[in-house]
Amino acid sequence: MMIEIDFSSEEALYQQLCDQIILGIATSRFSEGDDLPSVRQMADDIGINMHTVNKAYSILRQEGFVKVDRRRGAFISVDVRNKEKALSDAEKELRVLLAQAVCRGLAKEEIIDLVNQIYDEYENSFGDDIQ
Amino acid sequence: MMIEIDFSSEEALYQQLCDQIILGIATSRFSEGDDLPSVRQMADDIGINMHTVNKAYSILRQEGFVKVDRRRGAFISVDVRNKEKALSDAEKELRVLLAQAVCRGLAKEEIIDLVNQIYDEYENSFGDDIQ
DNA sequence: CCATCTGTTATATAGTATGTATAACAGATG
DNA sequence: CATCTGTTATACATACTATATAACAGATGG
Repeated sequence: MMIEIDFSSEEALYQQLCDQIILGIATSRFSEGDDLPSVRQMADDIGINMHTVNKAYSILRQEGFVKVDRRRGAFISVDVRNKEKALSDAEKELRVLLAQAVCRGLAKEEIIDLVNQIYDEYENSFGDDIQ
Repeated sequence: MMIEIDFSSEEALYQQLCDQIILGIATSRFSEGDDLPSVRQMADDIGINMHTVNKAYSILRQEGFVKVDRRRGAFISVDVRNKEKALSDAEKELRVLLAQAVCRGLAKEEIIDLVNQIYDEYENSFGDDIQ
């Protein structure tokens, strides 16, 4: 499964878990339809509490990255509808991120290069299984 | 001063204040050398506690956006050294942001356009007073 | 000299968020 | 019916957030 949790990080455990799974989807370590471990199994695997995993799964379900079937458990199912919200969410986050970048003297080209590099990295592995 | 605080937001007040000031610097509503209101004045202006403002100013000082002179108080002074850290910080944040974008079906061009648009918006007003 | 302004620190308190723990429930499976 | 799912309830400890009152050191201007 290869979920990496940093217990010395200031970021909440459930947030780290959400991010790791989303990163896993983008890089196709998880593919559409893949089952996630049960909340109890995942909790055992990474050494945290079941409820912390449950919170992460609930958020991922709410944000459209997984679905839950009572017989199988949680599985990857990405909701690609509502692109407008996705874009406006991205814009709000980008505004703060880019403001810091501008202030710290990063050139637009440096950011564009970074975006291109990361996006290519993701797109080369992602999306073959999404309709 | 025009600091906009959303009291119904889930984001911490001190974090919103930091973001607003950084956004203000990027858009040149604040310029290099400008005095910020004293912690007590700012607290009164936006209706929050002095310590919450003090925490925001301390973080901004630690992250290299303001300096503090005991006789003047806090003023804008952007530290443009350590670009490597700035770039690696931006990369880490971008990786999560772009992973979400990829999963939600946003094309690379849509993100690139957004970055270009925001960056131009910032650069057109920022930086005339930084060495 | 002194009132007044700066940031800063020390405490205290209330409310919320985070993470853990134990337990139980409903639904599906074999 | 035992066993697996997600889910919910409850309780608890800890940390974070925000507020409040107070005080201190340093600088300023009358």
